[in-house]
Amino acid sequence: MISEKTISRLSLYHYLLTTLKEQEIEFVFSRQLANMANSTPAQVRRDLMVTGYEGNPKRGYTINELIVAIEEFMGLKEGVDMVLVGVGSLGRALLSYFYPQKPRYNIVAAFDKGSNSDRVVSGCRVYDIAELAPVLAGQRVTMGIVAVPAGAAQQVTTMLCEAGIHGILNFAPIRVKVPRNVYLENVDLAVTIEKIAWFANRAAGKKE
Amino acid sequence: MISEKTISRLSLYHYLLTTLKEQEIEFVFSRQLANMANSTPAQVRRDLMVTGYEGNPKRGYTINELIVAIEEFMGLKEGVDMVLVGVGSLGRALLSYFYPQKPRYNIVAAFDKGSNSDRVVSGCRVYDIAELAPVLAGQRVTMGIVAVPAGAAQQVTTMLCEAGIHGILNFAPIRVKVPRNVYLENVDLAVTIEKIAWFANRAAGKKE
DNA sequence: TTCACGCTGTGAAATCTTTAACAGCTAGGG
DNA sequence: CCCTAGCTGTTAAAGATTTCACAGCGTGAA
Ligand SMILES: NC(=O)c1ccc[n+]([C@@H]2O[C@H](COP(=O)([O-])OP(=O)(O)OC[C@H]3O[C@@H](n4cnc5c(N)ncnc54)[C@H](O)[C@@H]3O)[C@@H](O)[C@H]2O)c1
Ligand SMILES: NC(=O)c1ccc[n+]([C@@H]2O[C@H](COP(=O)([O-])OP(=O)(O)OC[C@H]3O[C@@H](n4cnc5c(N)ncnc54)[C@H](O)[C@@H]3O)[C@@H](O)[C@H]2O)c1
Repeated sequence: MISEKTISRLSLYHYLLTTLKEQEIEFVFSRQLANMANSTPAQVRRDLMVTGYEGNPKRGYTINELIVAIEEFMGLKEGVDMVLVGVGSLGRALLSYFYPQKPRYNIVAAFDKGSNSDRVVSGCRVYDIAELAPVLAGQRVTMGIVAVPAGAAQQVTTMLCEAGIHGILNFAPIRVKVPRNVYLENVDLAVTIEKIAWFANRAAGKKE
Repeated sequence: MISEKTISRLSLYHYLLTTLKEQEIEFVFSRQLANMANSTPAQVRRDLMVTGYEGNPKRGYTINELIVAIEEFMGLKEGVDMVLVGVGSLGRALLSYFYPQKPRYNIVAAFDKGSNSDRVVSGCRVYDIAELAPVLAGQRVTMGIVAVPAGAAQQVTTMLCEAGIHGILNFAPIRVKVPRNVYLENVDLAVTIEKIAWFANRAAGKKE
């Protein structure tokens, strides 16, 4: 079985490899990738095993080939189509982030309610939330981003699931319920901050 | 040893307990907390062990007392003071998120460069990045949020560390280096999205 | 007062993840 | 052509986290 952590790290390696490629570097060793990823060489090699790609003991990994291997393994060739629900301050930041610089990640439609809808924000059409099902019916979108207030999050999540979405990225600070055939990831800023605050207090004790 | 995951979950329980308290509920069982947290009763009980607080076999946990126990354990009583570097679209969303609704989390100062500085955004003064050290010298801030482009992230992270910060929340898509006495957490949206996309494809196969 | 139920706290087992160790290989130098 | 250094792939060990399972307790009912 392949773990969430391995998948996350593969995604990171993929990104790191593309930056190396931009610098016209051809080969890389596991120790170098580990260094860039704040990880260890053994971890990198173990992660890369799942892709089936094999490096060369003398040169390391051929960057071009490894990029392709990771893309094939993770299905990154086609890019990711997404919808966004909630075009408030966070939603707008996300829209401006993805458009137009990140062509691999495509927000194909956004939804809000009332007078916040029926507009175009950062190149993306904003529909009324009531149109979610009809608009999605025409698309082959796998992922939805939830950026509405906590009180509305469960409702829009359920709507997304019923519309055939299979992955949810939830920014609202509650733990929404999804059917078992939907993958859910919460990005909870309050939790993240309290965690950092806790470890920061501890880290402050260590030397250097 | 107490793990990162336990700390994250305690933070979540704390939040969930405050919402129960608002509903004037007095007691809660581990199974109910688990349900709200998308977790298991055994996990909840094990997590709560570290606080030293003990529930009652018949009533469960007394919400008021458990909230206090978690706050004492995690040092949440005083709130968290932070600084933000990078007041672009993400930085502005963060400022509007924390001010004024989240009094526990306080962005005491923000920094940007050139003409983006010397303003007030969402109630927060934005200084020029060059003033980071002098402004921080007067404060007792433990955490810094990095929301600048990837190319500037290492530089501002190093500045924060040298100014005495012990926790970094990095939104830029690179893995910055920090001294060992600084706790680092990366929130990497591209990685998160690719992970969800991968598991969404798999989840789509499962039934129900 | 006693009993039964269903919860908590926790040691032990199971599972998952990382790290260590090393055989085997490959390019380059002699 | 053979040897060496230093890498990779992979198995095994170690370490971390979650789950199981159950003794023990507190309450409400009889
Ligand atoms: N702003 C941030 O930096 C930030 C950071 C972390 C988490 N969050 C979380 O993200 C969510 C959104 O935050 P925000 O700051 O953008 O809030 P916001 O109030 O600026 O925006 C919320 C948007 O959701 C829309 N909305 C409300 N109910 C809806 C519904 N039923 N259907 C469709 N749209 C609906 C509103 O019209 C509004 O445009 C919140 O849950 C917040 O806690 C925000
Ligand atoms: N916008 C989003 O939703 C989003 C989401 C995830 C991650 N990110 C990441 O967060 C970071 C910021 O994103 P953004 O969309 O806000 O970018 P942005 O371009 O809107 O803002 C970046 C800000 O940083 C400032 N800056 C640049 N160099 C600086 C320096 N040396 N010192 C101080 N300030 C400096 C710029 O003046 C600008 O105001 C990026 O790394 C991006 O990849 C953004």
